[in-house]
Amino acid sequence: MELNDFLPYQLSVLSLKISKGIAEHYQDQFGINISQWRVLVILYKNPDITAKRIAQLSQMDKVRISRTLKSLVQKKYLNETTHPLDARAKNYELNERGRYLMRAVIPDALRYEEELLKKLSEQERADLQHLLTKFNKILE
Amino acid sequence: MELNDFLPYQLSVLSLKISKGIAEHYQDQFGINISQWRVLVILYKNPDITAKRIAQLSQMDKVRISRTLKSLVQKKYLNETTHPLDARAKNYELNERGRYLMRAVIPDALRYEEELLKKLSEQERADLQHLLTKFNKILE
DNA sequence: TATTTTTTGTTTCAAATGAAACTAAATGTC
DNA sequence: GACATTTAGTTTCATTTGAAACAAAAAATA
Repeated sequence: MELNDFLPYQLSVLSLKISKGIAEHYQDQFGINISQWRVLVILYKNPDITAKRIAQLSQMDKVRISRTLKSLVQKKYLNETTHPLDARAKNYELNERGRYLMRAVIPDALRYEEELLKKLSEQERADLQHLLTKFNKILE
Repeated sequence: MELNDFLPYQLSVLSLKISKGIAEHYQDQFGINISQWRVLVILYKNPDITAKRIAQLSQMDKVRISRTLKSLVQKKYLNETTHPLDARAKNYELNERGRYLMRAVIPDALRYEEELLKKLSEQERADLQHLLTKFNKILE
């Protein structure tokens, strides 16, 4: 058995390589880590949502989300308001500073992705998307 | 921008899902974690090698390898001998207990992989392998 | 040969992680 | 309404992680 051929291993190495590249880049350019980046994107698309909803959308651990939100509030990228119908929960949304950050980060992220994808043919890109969708189905 | 469509994100989620499944399984069935499993496979294919060589083959961090080897020696799966030509290094190899473990684990790993792959068509499997190879080339 | 530089591997330390316990509020049940 | 259960989010704690500093040996250079 070759470890190098073992699918889970290959995927792990690939994903780590790509994530590491992004992580360093975002840390350097914008001072945000992967967790913060993920939560920011979700808030960009979903204004005024709770930590619970972010957990559903991101599949991240709730402890991690709690801490990430706290850090983003401290960095003054988010407004935090108590949920009108549930006193346990808080609503979060990007403030002007947060939106400003995202207007800088998103094109950068898309460029990074494009940089990766442009090295694939049209056919390969289609295959990749098909496989990712299929795996998501397979793994529930 | 949809986070869900973002390639690095998709890959990360997929890889974590698959790795988590394996990790739990190996921990339960054999009491070994992912790091230990990777090092064991490498030693299975490459008897009598040093930590440095394992680092090259696995792409894992050297601190992690150092600790993993220590734990595997403690669990009595490996023989550790001082390198004949380099007093800084040690050679590692599976001992009988280690080989016995691997004879149990490897079929199990292959079954897990097969379980995943059999849900793909012949074409999809080929596409997957092609893409993984291609990505490896792209990312050096 | 002596001295500097590089290499191999380990240890230290601080940060990240997540399971489990917890608080507080909402919901369900009687 | 009173009590039990569930839910949202936080804190605690023990573990994992890897960067940086380190020790010891090998290799390079003088």
